[in-house]
Amino acid sequence: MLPDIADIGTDPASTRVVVAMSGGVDSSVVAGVLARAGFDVVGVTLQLYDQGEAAQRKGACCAGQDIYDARDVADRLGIPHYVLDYESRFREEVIERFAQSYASGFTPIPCVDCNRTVKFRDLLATAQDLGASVLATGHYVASRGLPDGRRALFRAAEEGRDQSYFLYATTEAQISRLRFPLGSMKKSDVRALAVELGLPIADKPDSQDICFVPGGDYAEVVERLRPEAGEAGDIVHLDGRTLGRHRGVMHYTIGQRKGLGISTPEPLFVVAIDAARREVRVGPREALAVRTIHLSDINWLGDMPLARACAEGQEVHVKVRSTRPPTPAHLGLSAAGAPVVHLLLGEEGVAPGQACVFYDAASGAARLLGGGTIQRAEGAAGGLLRAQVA
RNA sequence: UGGGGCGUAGCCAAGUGGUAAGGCAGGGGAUUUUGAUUCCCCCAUUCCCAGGUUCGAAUCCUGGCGCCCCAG
Repeated sequence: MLPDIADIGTDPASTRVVVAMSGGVDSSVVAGVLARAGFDVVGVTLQLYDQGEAAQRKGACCAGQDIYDARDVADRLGIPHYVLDYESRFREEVIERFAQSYASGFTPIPCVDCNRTVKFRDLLATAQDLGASVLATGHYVASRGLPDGRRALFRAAEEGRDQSYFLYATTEAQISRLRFPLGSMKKSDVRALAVELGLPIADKPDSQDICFVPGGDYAEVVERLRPEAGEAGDIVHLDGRTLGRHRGVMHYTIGQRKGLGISTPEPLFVVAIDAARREVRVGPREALAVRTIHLSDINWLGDMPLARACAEGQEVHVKVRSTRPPTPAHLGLSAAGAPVVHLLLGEEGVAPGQACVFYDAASGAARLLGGGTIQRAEGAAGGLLRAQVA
């Protein structure tokens, strides 16, 4: 399968495309194939955080060595390359929010915040300033035109690599000016292309973990910004017993089993986090079951208006985490008239702060219909937790 | 200091003469562009201590020590 670049422009030579280059294999290949096809490619790399800390680390992006890698690739391709200092806005929009979220007992997804602000708002605007018609990235997601002329995003061909979950907050206006050439490709083919293009980073490891947390110790970052998130508190069972102490709410998320340090006949899972009381509540696995999810900050990409989709109970398939297949659900309205998602089969480990992402199908190249930030989740009968407390 | 019970890993616990189950906790790895989950591996040369019986003892015997309960 080849990169999907057919709909970027009919006259490559006069079509300027900005490619967001992280220094990794994927975005490098995007730049490479576009340059080879004759487009007027401008490579841009964002410097997002202190490069000192992450300079030598494999698998990070957007700092230190990765910036040099991006520059090497651009040189190799013979395209202009700019490094933009986005450190301060990344700190405000992504890192600060990340810490604030944990301090509030939520579990943030920094990648979503980064995409919706730094990348697809700010960088996209910069791309326009540079005279580019579109911004291309190495994300594994498919972008295609709809019959009515709009564009929409679809899950990537290689399901295991699909990144649509992290892109749910991308607006229709942004989508119209974004291109994701790798959505139909397999990673192995991308790497082969990297070799074919003679790119120096062809065998660079995939990135993982949070990019601005080099050692994987995100708690250290949170505690530096929000010391209260690291204050110890009680671990309380749903039945009311206080079972132990925890090291700060930032160390926990809903559904977490490890790290509680409490020995009981059956494993315990974190079922709630009360940041105001510094309390981590735990219970049996059954207490993790969720049927209804309340969302905020919904980005809706469906065809009919969101209000109507909710009123009509539109059927969707949703992902509550990036690594699980979409599960059947339908939209609805809460008693207060706010949008909610009703899961047909239920899910476990649904943490406030995480994303609930909508699709129009369970598998295949399902279309992304948007999503929202999880604010609250209710159990099967809505009264499951209460019953176990009593 | 009469009677009864118990002492096995950090916690719980099986094992009553044949060479130390299991769960929880903990550690390591795999998976993962968030946090988790999940999966795999590791985790008592030794059964409160000291003697004894036996080819062989966590298991039987004797004596200590320590806990618990009931009676005083």
